[in-house]
Amino acid sequence: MKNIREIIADEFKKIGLEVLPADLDLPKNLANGDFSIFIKDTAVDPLKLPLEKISGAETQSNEQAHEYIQSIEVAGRFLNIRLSPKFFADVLKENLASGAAGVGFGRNQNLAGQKILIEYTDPNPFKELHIGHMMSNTIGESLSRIIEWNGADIVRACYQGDVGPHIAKAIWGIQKLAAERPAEEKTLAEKSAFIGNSYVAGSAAYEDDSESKKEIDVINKAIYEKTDSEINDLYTWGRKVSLDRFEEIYKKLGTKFDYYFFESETAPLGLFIVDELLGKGILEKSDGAIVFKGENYGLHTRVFVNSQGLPTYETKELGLTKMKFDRINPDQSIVITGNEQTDYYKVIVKILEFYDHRAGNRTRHIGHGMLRFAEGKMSSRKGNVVTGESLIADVEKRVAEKIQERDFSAEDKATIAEIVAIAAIKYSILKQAPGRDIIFDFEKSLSFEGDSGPYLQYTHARICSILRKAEEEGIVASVGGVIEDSQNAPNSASFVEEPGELEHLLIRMPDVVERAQKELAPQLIVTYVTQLASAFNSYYANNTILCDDKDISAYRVALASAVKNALASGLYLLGIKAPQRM
RNA sequence: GCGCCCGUAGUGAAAUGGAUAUCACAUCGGUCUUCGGAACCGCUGUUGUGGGUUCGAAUCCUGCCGGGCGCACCA
Repeated sequence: MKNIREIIADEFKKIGLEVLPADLDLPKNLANGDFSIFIKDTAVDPLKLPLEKISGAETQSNEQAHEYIQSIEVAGRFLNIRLSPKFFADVLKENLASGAAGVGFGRNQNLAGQKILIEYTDPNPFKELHIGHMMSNTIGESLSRIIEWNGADIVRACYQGDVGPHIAKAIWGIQKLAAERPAEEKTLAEKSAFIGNSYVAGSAAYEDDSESKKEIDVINKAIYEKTDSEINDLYTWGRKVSLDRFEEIYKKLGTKFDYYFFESETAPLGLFIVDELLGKGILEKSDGAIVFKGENYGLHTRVFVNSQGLPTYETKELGLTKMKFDRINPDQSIVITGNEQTDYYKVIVKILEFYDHRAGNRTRHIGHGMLRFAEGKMSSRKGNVVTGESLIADVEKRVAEKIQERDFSAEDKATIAEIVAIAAIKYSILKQAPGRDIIFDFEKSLSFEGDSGPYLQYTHARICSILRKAEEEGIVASVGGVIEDSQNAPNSASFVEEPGELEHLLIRMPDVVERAQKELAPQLIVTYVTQLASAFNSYYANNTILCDDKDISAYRVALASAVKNALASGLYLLGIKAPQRM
């Protein structure tokens, strides 16, 4: 089916009004039609436009009536366009034919042929994955899926700090707390929690006790030089435990990375680049360090190699970028991190423009907000962080309480608790623009009611239940509820029921998917899907879907099925699973 | 001090420069013999503040007030 925006724009062109497909607005209020145009050109009098030539509304015969444009109203300088029953029927048919299990409604091919690399989550081995990483993961995964649905090939990457002072602190802690170390047969969760605690202990000791600080500095050097076999063994063990544990969590969250990058690989490459940039005079020596004087460009000065000759994160970033472009060569490279790194990335992009113009132009940073608690700021060094897994576990517990009376097996209950908990968490992250902070209140932020992930899942499960019953009763979904009215209006059609709010909302999904990609805005999907679910629940309360009239029932089943597909598609784009039962 | 970001009902949020600023929670009231009540219906209540640009501003510019983040050897 041709894009409806282009169809409408073409029709307006025929009557001499230049309209770009993108000029068509989706009115906030459905009462103002399916699309609207504001006539900016004051030389054009909307009342004098021969609109009837498009809609055929005022001609004697309906020969000229457009198959998809029902009517065009003039309201001030707005033109409000209503689409025809045939259009709604065709979109419903398209929806019902969309991908496997109904997931795929709203996809387009706008970015076909493009390869887009997206780096997110980025936790560090030897530290626990905390809520900040979950935010990055949730936003990154959702954006990945949204971009994929606009036709691009997505390459998911995760960058992890497997070298640096934090590891020396953790290893120092592991040695001191050796008595508490879980046996090898214990779970990864227990072992990684132990390593996390060791890091907290080491980090505290580093700040509070000068003797411990010296010991940790020695360990740090030993890690770099690989001179101590005991430390080497602890490093290998701890790195593997952390990475394996992260993998378990990614699986739970629904992310599968294509590439993993490590600081241990990027540092040497970065140093090589620093040398080159130093030779070109882009970087310079200052107080024994190698720096970039960002002030010349309205940016900050950043250190690339410290006065001890060790590479900083900046240098590693240059190495990382080179690896990304050498190995993957993306058309666009997106990095998602916390907002606090926004200025830092401006410096990196500026340097990339000097080093590799292509990489500089194609690299884009997206900052996400912080999760703040009413109680105060969290810090992984102090150990007052909420880890990703403890948050998931707490929410799962609450879901489990809610479903304990249900007639599900223990195994099903556990699965449901997990997917509902993750839905609640992800929804609360994605419902707002990515850059904004979330003031997190455990009781309030993770609602299961209204405006929430579980509300969407519930609506989906409820429709699935209706569809199961429809199947038992032998009711087959049919948009054939649309009767071609060949006698009175050859190009028209009439519904068994007039298209209502649900139909009007359903046809917007492709637009929402497109805009969410252009603006990198998952919250647009959230708002849309919530509105759709709400409209369905309202419809459900007022209409019996499995009713006595065969034609009406068949149509309502088709409509419910289409809503289910749209919900499942929207939830997929948010990285949330859509259960059949819950 | 300099730079960047933010300020929308009691609370948390949404809104491509467009129409009567939307949604949820909370409050108060109602629905409940049919398909799943994690539901539905109704009530109350909002663009920090002063200017400016525009036919039109929550949105763009600007002064002030309030908050967050960043500003050389952490990542």
